Amino acid sequence: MSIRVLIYEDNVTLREALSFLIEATPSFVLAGAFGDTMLVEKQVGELTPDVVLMDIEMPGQDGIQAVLKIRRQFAPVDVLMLTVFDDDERVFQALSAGATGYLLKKTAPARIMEAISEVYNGGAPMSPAIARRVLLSLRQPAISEEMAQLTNRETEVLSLLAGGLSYKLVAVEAGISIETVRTHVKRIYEKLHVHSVTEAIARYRR
Amino acid sequence: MSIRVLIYEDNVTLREALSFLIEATPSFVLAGAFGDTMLVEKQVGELTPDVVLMDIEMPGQDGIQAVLKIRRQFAPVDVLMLTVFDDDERVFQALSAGATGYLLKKTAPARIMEAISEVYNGGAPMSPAIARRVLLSLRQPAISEEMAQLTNRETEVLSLLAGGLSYKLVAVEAGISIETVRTHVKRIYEKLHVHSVTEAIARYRR
DNA sequence: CGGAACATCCCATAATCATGGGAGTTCGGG
DNA sequence: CCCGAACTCCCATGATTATGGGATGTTCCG
Repeated sequence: MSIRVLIYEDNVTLREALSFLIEATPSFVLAGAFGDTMLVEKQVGELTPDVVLMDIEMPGQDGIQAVLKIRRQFAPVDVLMLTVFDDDERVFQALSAGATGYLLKKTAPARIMEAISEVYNGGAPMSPAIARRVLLSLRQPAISEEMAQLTNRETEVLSLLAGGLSYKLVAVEAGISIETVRTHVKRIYEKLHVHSVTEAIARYRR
Repeated sequence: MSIRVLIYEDNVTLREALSFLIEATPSFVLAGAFGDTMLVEKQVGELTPDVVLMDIEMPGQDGIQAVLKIRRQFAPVDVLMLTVFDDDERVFQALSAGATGYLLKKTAPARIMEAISEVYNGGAPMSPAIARRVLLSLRQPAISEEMAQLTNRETEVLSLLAGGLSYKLVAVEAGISIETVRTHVKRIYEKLHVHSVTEAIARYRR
């Protein structure tokens, strides 16, 4: 079964080159190729691509907005970004928006075709630098100084409060009296230098 | 300048094979090789590796804990995980803990050496499936149905409350009366079906 | 025009939370 | 064995929130 590819690229030369490549490769089918993303929702809906090649830098509405739209309406469709710049802030934004990988435009044609297959088969091609960047954003921030001061029980109480529970429910959940909850909360306030649950939670989540 | 590599791998055969490979490669230096992570902090501190190869499955304390310790104390040291299973939940945990990539044990020796270089040079080698998984976790969750019901003002008020502000301060910040804040909060409660600020915030952050 | 949605403000009562003080238990060092 | 840290429980007073009313003005749209 061949992979249906849809192209968004404003540069005519590149668009035609990519189209030609897709058409020349047996396992691919060109679903379409456009120079802007104005009608992206309609086009994706009608042309039913498996993979969309999307230039990040596009006239008018940019590629990132288009990715958001596609992912909102056609979740199973994968989007592969095309860009001239490596390690660009926009690339990261695109990935956050739901792109499944990205390619530099200078990438060798053979590698581009390979990346399309990779995406279709559940992969996520991207450069080493971007991969590292993505991992960085994944890191669980270390427990802050402030939070480290809290005892186990205090942390548990704060966590339950952050979950939206009232003192009463925290007491039930932790298996202690509501008075004890009060006491823990008092200590938490002292240690974090705050004066309300919401303030304490705001600290906790940071 | 050669790359100092430290190995943690409980399987003796594999450990020795890896050690041999490292020593046989000109651009690498073997800083050490151990069968458990009991003294990982001391060892990393003294042996000053550039890259640590860490088996995920380890006797006693597992590799993920070790990664956390290393990243806490020796941030610049990169950790490359070794595992027999692909697309494992633990791999993902390891990456969250701060690992910089991972390799399957069945990976060809040449590729392992390559990955170490890649890590050292700012990359993050990982399998296509894991890369996809990481991207998934990166996605900004679409605004939920519930939150979409809130008007701009209501959302603003909720956001300020989530920041830890009291009604009084929210009023100041939003430039409205405290009575108006009350009214907005009432509407928010009705729409989200909650009965307290903390509950509303818990919904908001999800 | 006449709702409908949004934003603004006020009031009163009940429920919770904030703060300060007091006190008993357990447990692991010094 | 005593101390401190952590956890537990109780009470009282004042501050803040929760909930249910009612009210005015704007904007947008059929």
